[in-house]
Amino acid sequence: MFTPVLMKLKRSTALSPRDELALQQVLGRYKVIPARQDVVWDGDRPAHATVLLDGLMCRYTAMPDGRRQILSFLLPGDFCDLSALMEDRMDHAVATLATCTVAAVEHHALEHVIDTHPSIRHALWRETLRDAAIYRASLASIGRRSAYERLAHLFCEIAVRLDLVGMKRTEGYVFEATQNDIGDALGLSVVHVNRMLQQLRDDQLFTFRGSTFAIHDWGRLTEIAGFDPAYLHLDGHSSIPGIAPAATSWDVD
Amino acid sequence: MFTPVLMKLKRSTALSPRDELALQQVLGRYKVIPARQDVVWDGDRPAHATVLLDGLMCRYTAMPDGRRQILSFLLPGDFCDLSALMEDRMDHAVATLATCTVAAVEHHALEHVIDTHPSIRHALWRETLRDAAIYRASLASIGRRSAYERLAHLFCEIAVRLDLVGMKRTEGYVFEATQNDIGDALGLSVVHVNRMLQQLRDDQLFTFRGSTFAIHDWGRLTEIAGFDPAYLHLDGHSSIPGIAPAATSWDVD
DNA sequence: CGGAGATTTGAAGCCGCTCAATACAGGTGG
DNA sequence: CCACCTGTATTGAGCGGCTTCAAATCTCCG
Repeated sequence: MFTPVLMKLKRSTALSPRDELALQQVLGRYKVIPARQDVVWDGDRPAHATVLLDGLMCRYTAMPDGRRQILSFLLPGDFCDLSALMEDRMDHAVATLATCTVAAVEHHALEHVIDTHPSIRHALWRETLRDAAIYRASLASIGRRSAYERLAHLFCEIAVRLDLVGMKRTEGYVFEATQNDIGDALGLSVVHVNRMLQQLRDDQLFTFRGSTFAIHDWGRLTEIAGFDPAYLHLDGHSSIPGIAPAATSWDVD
Repeated sequence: MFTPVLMKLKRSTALSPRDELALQQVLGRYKVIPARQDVVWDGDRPAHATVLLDGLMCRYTAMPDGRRQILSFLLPGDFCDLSALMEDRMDHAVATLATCTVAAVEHHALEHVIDTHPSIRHALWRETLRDAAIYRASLASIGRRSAYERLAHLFCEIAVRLDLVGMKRTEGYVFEATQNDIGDALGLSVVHVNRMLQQLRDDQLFTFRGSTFAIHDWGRLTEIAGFDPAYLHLDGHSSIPGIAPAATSWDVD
């Protein structure tokens, strides 16, 4: 159940069996949350940290007039509100997009683990840094890329991140966001997202349909997207050959 | 010389005199760097951290075809490359926009201070979180706001951040970015930035001219921008009365 | 079978871009 | 001290990417 979290943390930081055990203990129990529901609110002062184990969530900010900006998608293994451990209040909200399984960790428990396990602290700090790197990548995308390119880039990123936690299926990747959600993430209207997705499909780059997508031409897709996975800092321990996440079907374990 | 750094860190975390001393010692010497020069490169593995003491810098990513996205502006007191302490390589570059004064800290020295001074570690972690919060705010701006609103928001943010480190002058704020830079930060063309700046001036909101700006109507500006400074987490110790950084000589009609 | 949400399609319009030229400012050398 | 030069700001005109509005089709599920 907690494998995605461990897989992800261990990629950036070597964890001893003792560290792993401490994490598993503190993660403890998990629960299921229905789709389309807020998990953390803007202005909140959470008393516990939430980790996504399965499903899809997003960080977002809502503007007074109803406009919504999705700041990032959260995949299995991601922390929803790690920042609240250090900062007083949340400055954005987090919501489920699909049915999700999450674990909660009381702040005081997590703080204790952090104080007694330096490598866990290191790993969590790196998590927050990786979040920032993802924001930077989105910023570059929204700021300087066309709608077509933005979509290409988003799907590259999601593919690599899903691979990272072993969530790739032979048929493709599960990504239960609506075209509306994607628009809100990329600063586009639903209508235009729809048209560009069709074009990407026609161009044989990838097909997104019914909350799953399959990539057809990884090389050309990354080129169009200007996708360089360096910002995801995959080079921890294990090896991702060059850029391609697809190519082989590396099964985990 | 190091006051901006201390001012900023102390706002988020209480530092003992011992902590302050340790920081001052490790910051040590400083130097001046001319404008428009790269300080940290994309792909770099810096051996030291750089702190901006005076001037203006930016983080940016350059796309293969020459497009540039400025990810954030760095003001006095900001760290250029704190993330490199934990992560192997930089995934973006940092450059000066104006003549800058910087201090450099060897990584091993900084790591030692971090290990022996928990509150400094805390303060630095919070710094990286604040960076992330600024990215999120930009993301919302670029993704969902009009050019006019984006400019309003940017100048709100810069004003507050400059206030925070005591860099406000009676005539206004020094902000030595060109309209081109601003365009690259907001995902706009120079031409359009120029036109919108004129409109903001005509609307009596603020005037940006010759690398300085003055805000004329803070209330209306924040409203148009949808600016809520919560994401800057100002509520550490000292006081910024409500929202207004200004409240000075500026005539509101 | 009906209904709600998601996707798709069409048409019209605007925000912001590109191209291009002019005005302006600061710094340099003669 | 002025002529020059380079980078920045400004203005105009035309165009296109993406939006908005609106309606039809599709999909899933109770």
